[in-house]
Amino acid sequence: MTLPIPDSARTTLPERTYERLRNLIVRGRIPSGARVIEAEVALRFGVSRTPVREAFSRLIHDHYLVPVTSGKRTELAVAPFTAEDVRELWEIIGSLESYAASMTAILPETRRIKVADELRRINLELRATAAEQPRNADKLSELQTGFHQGFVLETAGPHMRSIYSALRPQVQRYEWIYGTHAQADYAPSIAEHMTIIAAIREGNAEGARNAVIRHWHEAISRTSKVIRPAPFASPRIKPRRKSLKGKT
Amino acid sequence: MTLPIPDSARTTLPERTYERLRNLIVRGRIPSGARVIEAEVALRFGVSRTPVREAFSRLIHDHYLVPVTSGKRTELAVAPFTAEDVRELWEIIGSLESYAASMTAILPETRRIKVADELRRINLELRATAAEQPRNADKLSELQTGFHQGFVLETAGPHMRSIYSALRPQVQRYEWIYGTHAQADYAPSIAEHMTIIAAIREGNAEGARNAVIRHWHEAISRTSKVIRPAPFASPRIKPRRKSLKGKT
DNA sequence: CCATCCCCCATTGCATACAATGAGCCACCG
DNA sequence: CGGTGGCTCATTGTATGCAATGGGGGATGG
Repeated sequence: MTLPIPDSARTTLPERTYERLRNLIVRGRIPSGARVIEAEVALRFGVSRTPVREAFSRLIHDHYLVPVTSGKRTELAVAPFTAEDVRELWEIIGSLESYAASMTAILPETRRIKVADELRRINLELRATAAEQPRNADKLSELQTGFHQGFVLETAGPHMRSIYSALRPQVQRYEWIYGTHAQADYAPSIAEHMTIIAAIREGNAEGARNAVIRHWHEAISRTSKVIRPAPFASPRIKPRRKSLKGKT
Repeated sequence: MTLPIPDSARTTLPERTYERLRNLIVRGRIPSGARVIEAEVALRFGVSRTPVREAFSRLIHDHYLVPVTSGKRTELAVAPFTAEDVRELWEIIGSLESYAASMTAILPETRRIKVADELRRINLELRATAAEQPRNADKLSELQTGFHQGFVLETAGPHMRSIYSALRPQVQRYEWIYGTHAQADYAPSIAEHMTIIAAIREGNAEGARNAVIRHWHEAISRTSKVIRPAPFASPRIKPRRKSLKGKT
């Protein structure tokens, strides 16, 4: 059952499976609330259940999947969108990013400028993409992730990297859904980005920290507005027979 | 091969395996640098390789185990102690805890007082335990963890909980090794704890935040001092035949 | 026509089997 | 006596097998 591709990557199969699945979830290809079944994914991805199981375990740990049934057997479903999640995630990522931003702002000037230029480029592309109709939610959420990674990963060590890269796509998932809403407005966010860029360029650590904190606080209210009040409050996940549908 | 204990827990086997292994690592029972082998652990724990493998995957993700061999086969060893790790981990946990402390400090008064009393109790027990000779590194590191969890988990949501509970034992591991050093001094740490307690009791959010940040910054230099300059810099992990030894 | 109960099977949890790989070791050669 | 090549086995990566469980649908009775 191995793919005819002789050596698809240097990364391990569970790792790739995790990322493929996470991508499908983040980009809404497997919708919030959908049940997810080991054997089904294994079949679709052309691997055995073993690596899928390992991927599931990480997805649960990172809160992309949630156990659903009350019984002792744990059925799995894609995590719902909730306003509490937004509040908590945004606060956590705000704490981490504000620290990272202040560290980036005290880098030597040449590097700071380079980072600032790159951030500016991404921010302009974000502005252009936000103006397109119809909106490209995939691209928008990726650019936003790119912007934030742009200054976080700059000074991150291994621990920060792994925490951040588990957390950031979770945020991206909300950004994706935000992008699918007609009333989504990107102007305030883009303006806040510019403040962050300016502080980093000037080497103003305290300013960068505060700009990032403010950005995330503003984002909480913007994002919460587009979360359905009672999100996917199906008291019970229905579909026993169907769940996955999209493509890779 | 299942243990005679009929129903050892409601948690899954991989989960329990993860925690057992993590405990052995945190408490130095499997020493830094030791190789760790699936089949061996499976045998010792009386389970198959499958749950062990899943546990390993999480331990790698959380940086308790590190891949060692350069080849494509990934051999695993217990992560070494390094000064860079201390710096990074302490900064991250400082960011998260300082936020948590400020949240705890704005709880309603009755709850704040309850938390403060509990923290005070733990801190006093810590002082007593630090005075014992010989020092009980297990108990010391557990009390320290208890103190910090005492205010973090008080206001933590699910995301904070899972990040924190993956991170905190990593710190505890360093605290354990700190406790085994003769020159370890707990007085400054205990004093800093008192400052934190006072701020929480008074409902002083900004004070709590700052006290926690200061505490972690002080802790960086204290802890770094007892890390061997070049920790376990064996250029290559030797033992091919032996690795685990301790007991559960 | 609707409620109830029971059986079947979808699905999970864990164990085992099998294939691939590369590290150490030994024999052989210079 | 030291280097080198190949063999072997320890160990990992992936697949498959097997038992347990409990949800849902259909048969049965009201």
